Amino acid sequence: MNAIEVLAQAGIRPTPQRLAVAEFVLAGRTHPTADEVFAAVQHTCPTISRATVYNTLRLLVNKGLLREQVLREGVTVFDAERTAHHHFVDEETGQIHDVPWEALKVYGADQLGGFEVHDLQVVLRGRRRRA
Amino acid sequence: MNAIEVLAQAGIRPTPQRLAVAEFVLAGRTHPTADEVFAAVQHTCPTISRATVYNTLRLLVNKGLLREQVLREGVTVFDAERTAHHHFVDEETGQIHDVPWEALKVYGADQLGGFEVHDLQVVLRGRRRRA
DNA sequence: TCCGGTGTTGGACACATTCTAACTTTGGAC
DNA sequence: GTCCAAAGTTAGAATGTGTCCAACACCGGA
Repeated sequence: MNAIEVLAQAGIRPTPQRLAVAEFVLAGRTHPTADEVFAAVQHTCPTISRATVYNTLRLLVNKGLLREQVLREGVTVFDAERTAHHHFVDEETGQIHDVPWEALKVYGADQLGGFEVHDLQVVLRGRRRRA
Repeated sequence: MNAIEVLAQAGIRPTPQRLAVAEFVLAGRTHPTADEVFAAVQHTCPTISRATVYNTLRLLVNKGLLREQVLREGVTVFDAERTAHHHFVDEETGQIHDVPWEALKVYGADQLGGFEVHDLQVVLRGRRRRA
């Protein structure tokens, strides 16, 4: 399914600007910031403005095509992986890696009196070992 | 142990500004942002500058008296609880609550090939039920 | 008392993000 | 095709968080 179809299916009018953003952000396995998206999209759509990138990213988040993650200091990153998973943050490079949901088991979240949990993830920080 | 002793023991010269910051930030069970600390400390120390608040908070973090947490969008919050624990973020109010380490069990983090985990926490998001 | 080091200050700066007001494009209605 | 209103886009201004910097204040020791 290409980007046009994805947007249309979500009820988003597929303008060239939105397509450029969606193609970049839904394709890769990265966790880009809004500014990284802006920089990348300028190659294919040089007149696009920052505001449109922010607007489009928010739109994609609201329609559930993208998730917003608070993982790096000072910036918001976006995650195209929509199924539940955990995150590993490399403390040296700031890079964020997805950790499959099945790789970790969390017990006890349903027994927290007073808290209605909508979302849960394990955030790991450390160093990525060289291969 | 009062704030003067705490700072002295950490090898920090206890100036009035640092005491004001330390007294506020080490006392409460809140997770304040730097700006909230600044606002609060101005009541007891009206001439303090933003720079000193940031400098002092960083100093306290470096000396291990405080932890920096990336939990809210766009801002860094500080946490006086130094032992390992998890966090619950209220999606409506943005308030952050500590979840005791023993309340949740996480398995599998030591079997992640390629990742050397230094720190781990579960981040829960949802709504706090009224009591 | 003088001096060097440490700490503080306020303002300038940098960056991420949102807002605004004007402009462009689109999809009908005629 | 022409017109219009709605939707989308744009550049730049504004806001908010955090850092940097140069000048000043304070303290302890010679």
